[in-house]
Amino acid sequence: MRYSRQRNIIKDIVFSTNSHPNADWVYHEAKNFIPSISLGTVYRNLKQLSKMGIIKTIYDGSVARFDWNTHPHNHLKCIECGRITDIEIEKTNNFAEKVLDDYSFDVHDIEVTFIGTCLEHKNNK
Amino acid sequence: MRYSRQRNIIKDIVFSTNSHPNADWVYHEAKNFIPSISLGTVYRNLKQLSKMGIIKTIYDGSVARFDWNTHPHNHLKCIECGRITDIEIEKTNNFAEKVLDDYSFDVHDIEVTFIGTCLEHKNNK
DNA sequence: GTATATGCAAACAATTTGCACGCCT
DNA sequence: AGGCGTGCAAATTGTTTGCATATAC
Repeated sequence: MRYSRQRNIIKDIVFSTNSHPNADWVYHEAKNFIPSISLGTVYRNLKQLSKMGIIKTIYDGSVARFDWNTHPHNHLKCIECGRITDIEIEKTNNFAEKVLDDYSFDVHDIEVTFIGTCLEHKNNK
Repeated sequence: MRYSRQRNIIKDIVFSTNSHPNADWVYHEAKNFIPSISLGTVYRNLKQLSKMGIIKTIYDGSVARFDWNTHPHNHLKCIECGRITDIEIEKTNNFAEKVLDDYSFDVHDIEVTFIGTCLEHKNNK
């Protein structure tokens, strides 16, 4: 993969936040650095970075979001604000064994999303 | 909610399969019963049935799929064939308690998707 | 120099919506 | 009769792609 300034900036933007941004947000941020950058370029590079395992694509309903954290971890999603927060669940791994035993299914990855209400929005009710 | 033949048929179709169909598949099935039915009607009714808790919407990447099983259960998704299979994980529930304690997050629902390779596709390699 | 990356715009896929008409209640 | 539901087509949204040009190496 050849160097490109736009890809480098896109990567830096994703690495700069914990907010699991979508392509459009990354695009607007990238414009601060390269005003002429196009949305197509952003999509192409996010996909490419994801394919190379440098970032990770997570799906939030029907929109793709991007996460610099490629290590196994899970997410809390607030139905009030839509915010997605990282969460560590130790020992998610013994699930994989159990699933292999019970279903003969080779688990490569587990996506867990907890859907509910975050502290802030519980209090604001 | 007023009765409609199209909604009734759409509901029956979703209830007739374990394959987690998308809107388009439901549309083509529904045409067998009401040839003049429109895709818009299918989308409207799937959404409505989902909102009323009669069926459940699950997201598979960027496409919505529909599940008659509204009880808490999880899914295996094969990266080879894309098939989504139901899976029972007993005691997923103590996650909810733990998350409440550690993150002050009220868990309403947990979506777990195991991504990997199913038996059939392990053998075919 | 050659292949990969870009910007732009058009194409796409999934889904939603406005409108005039039809059918439950 | 009144209003919700429908079919149709156009509109929207998120994403991908073809093409000519620009840039990395």
